[in-house]
Amino acid sequence: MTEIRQPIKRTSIEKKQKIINAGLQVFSEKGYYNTTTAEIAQIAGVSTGIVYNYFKDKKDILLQALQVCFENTFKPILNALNQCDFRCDFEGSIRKFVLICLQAHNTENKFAHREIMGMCMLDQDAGALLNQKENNVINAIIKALSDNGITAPNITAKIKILYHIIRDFCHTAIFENHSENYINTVLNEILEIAKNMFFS
Amino acid sequence: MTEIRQPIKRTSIEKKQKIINAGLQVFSEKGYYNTTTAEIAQIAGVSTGIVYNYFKDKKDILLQALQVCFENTFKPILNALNQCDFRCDFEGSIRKFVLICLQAHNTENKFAHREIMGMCMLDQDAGALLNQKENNVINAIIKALSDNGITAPNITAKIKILYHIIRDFCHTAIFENHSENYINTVLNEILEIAKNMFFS
Amino acid sequence: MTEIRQPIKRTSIEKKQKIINAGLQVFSEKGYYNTTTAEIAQIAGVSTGIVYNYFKDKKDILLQALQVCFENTFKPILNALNQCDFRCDFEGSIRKFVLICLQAHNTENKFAHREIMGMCMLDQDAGALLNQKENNVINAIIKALSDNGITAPNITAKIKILYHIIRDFCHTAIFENHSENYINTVLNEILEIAKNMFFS
Amino acid sequence: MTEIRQPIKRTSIEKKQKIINAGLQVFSEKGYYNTTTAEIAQIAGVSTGIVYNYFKDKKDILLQALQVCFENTFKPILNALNQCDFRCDFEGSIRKFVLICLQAHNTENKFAHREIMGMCMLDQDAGALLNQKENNVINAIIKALSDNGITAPNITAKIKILYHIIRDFCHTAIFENHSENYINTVLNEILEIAKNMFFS
DNA sequence: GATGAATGAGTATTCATTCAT
DNA sequence: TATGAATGAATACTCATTCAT
Repeated sequence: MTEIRQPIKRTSIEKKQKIINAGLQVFSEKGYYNTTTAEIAQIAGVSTGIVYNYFKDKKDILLQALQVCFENTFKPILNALNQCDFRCDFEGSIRKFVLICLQAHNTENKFAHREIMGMCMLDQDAGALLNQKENNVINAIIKALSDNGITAPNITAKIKILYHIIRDFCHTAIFENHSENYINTVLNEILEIAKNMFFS
Repeated sequence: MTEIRQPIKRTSIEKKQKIINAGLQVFSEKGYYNTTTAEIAQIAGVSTGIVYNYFKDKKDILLQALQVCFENTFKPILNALNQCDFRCDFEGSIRKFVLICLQAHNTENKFAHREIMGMCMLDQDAGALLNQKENNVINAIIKALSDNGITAPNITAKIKILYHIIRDFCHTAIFENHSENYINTVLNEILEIAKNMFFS
Repeated sequence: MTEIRQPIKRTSIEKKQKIINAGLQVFSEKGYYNTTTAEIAQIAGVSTGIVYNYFKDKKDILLQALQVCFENTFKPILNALNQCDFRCDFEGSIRKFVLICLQAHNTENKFAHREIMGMCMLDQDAGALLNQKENNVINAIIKALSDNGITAPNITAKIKILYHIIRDFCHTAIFENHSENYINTVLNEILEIAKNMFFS
Repeated sequence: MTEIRQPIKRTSIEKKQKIINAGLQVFSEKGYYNTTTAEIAQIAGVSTGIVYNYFKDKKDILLQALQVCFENTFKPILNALNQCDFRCDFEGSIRKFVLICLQAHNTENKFAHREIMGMCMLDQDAGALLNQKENNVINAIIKALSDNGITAPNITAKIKILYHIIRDFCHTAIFENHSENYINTVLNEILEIAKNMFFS
């Protein structure tokens, strides 16, 4: 019953980081269930034993990898909201925001989306993690609009729908291979929906 | 390497059906990865060996179970499309359609949604199965609208977005617990989007 | 969570027996803690997996092996008590009884005494098993004497002491290497103690 | 392969002592096989590495802990022998001796008897250690009697039997929970045996 | 077709011991 | 001396799949 250590030394922190990265990589390539802890350790360049100094068990690696992964994805999205001037240029701001979302998803290619989303559906803890992050974004969007004086009846419902549309758009754009032309078409449809939500 | 038989005798067909149903049940209760084939056989009331007469391997049970599951979910949805008179009462038809979708998802409670969706993300074959069924529905919607003389630019993009909105609506309504009031609010927002798509 | 089966078919019963015998053998040769389940299976000539059809876990093999072992040791001892005529020839009967105990311990050489006794000290379940068997013998001795009209004050205390003396005698005779001469000397001392207990 | 040091500095000696005490404590609480060296080090308040400066391996801790433990148990017993005047008051002396044995066993509660005895049966080295100490006591008893002019034929055999009786008495008194009344009964039976050995 | 006993490769996790600092 | 992070061999137990009956 070894207790889990929080690494303090620089080298230890790096080691833990390497394990997380290795996890991200292999889980995304082969899937969580097809990956052994020995494999992760090997790719991280550490011994199998040390993994259990920093992680409670295999799933703990997944959760911490997801944490990092979500951080990378959602941070630029949240940042983008602060720089959008929805009041002056609503359509342009939304367009810019969607494109940043798209980019954030593309950057995060280390961990295949399907695997992430799949594990978040299958595993309660992983799902809860994602849920919390998504709620943060939804709330941030509502606040950003409100700060810009933009409002509408049933705004929460509206934003949730909008968020899901954008998320599906990003996932589709990554999963399937679409022409830039088609991507733009979809983007324009989304903008139309957004405009109608607040200015119809 | 026993060859997989297609059962012909009535009792054999029933036996295969029982295995599929047992699979649906246990996968949904405990998840694919936490279920053993022996367990499925036991619940189906057959021997473990016989499973491999009808199914190539464990995943084959999953795929055939998904097949059945999708059949149950999508058939009423496809049927609904034929009975909608989008021309006379567009809004009413969409509303009716969404409600039928909602009902179809609720009926299919045998197999937990999260588990289905999760496996469809993690496993390519399962994913392909779902994709094909969803495309059928999307195409059917387009055709139904077109048969009713309703059209718009970029109709495929529009319908895909609409389909995703409705799907997310159904899943959210099942996963989370919302008041009937809120459900109605969201439903109205969806109808608004749909109307704007074709009549703005 | 496979359930433990009680083998019914002749071949299965033999298989379970072979595993127990293999356990007896290897535990006694190498000790419980230095033995792997794979080793037991190999010596039993079965696969590692089948072990867990018949035994809950590794310790379950030990306990069932001990059960068999105790059966072999204590049955002849209990039988002997029925054939002793303590009334007519007390000394001769006790002598005969002790020699049968000695023989029973020697026969049971399959499972080293030290290992048995050690595990019975370290493990509560194993200890309880031994305790129960030993109490059976102690009670049987008391009954045999009583049936022969032989009694004394504090008979339970007396018999427990006597039993321990005989047990230690058997163990010493097996553990250490003594001359037959010395063995006889000790035996005579024991007889003297026994006689004094009831006829002084 | 660090060489084992004999600590010279006071602090080092104390450190080694702390490890031994920690070993005694945890082995007795959880058993040798359920204890990790890291645990011992932690309880001793030292680093895991330092343990291997003073001890060859885990078993070496056990052996030195046993050494200490036996010292504590047998020293008062050996001392008692010097103060017994078997010549003047044989029965009283024996009684006193047995009571001191009982007390010595009770004092040594740091290290559970079952664990000690079990390990001495399972492990040859531990067993040899115990054996040597017990032989010392047996020889000391013989000498004490002889110094008091008390002798008998086959005295070695007699004393060994007596020693085992007393040992079993002490262990039983600790393992099982008996009334003081019963304890006294057994003690009297033992005294009777002892008297008969030398004065019948 | 049907059974369920048997197989054995596969894996997460532990822990005595070492070693860089 | 002292630390405690790192090592990696070792192992109980599982389970998809096969096969003798």
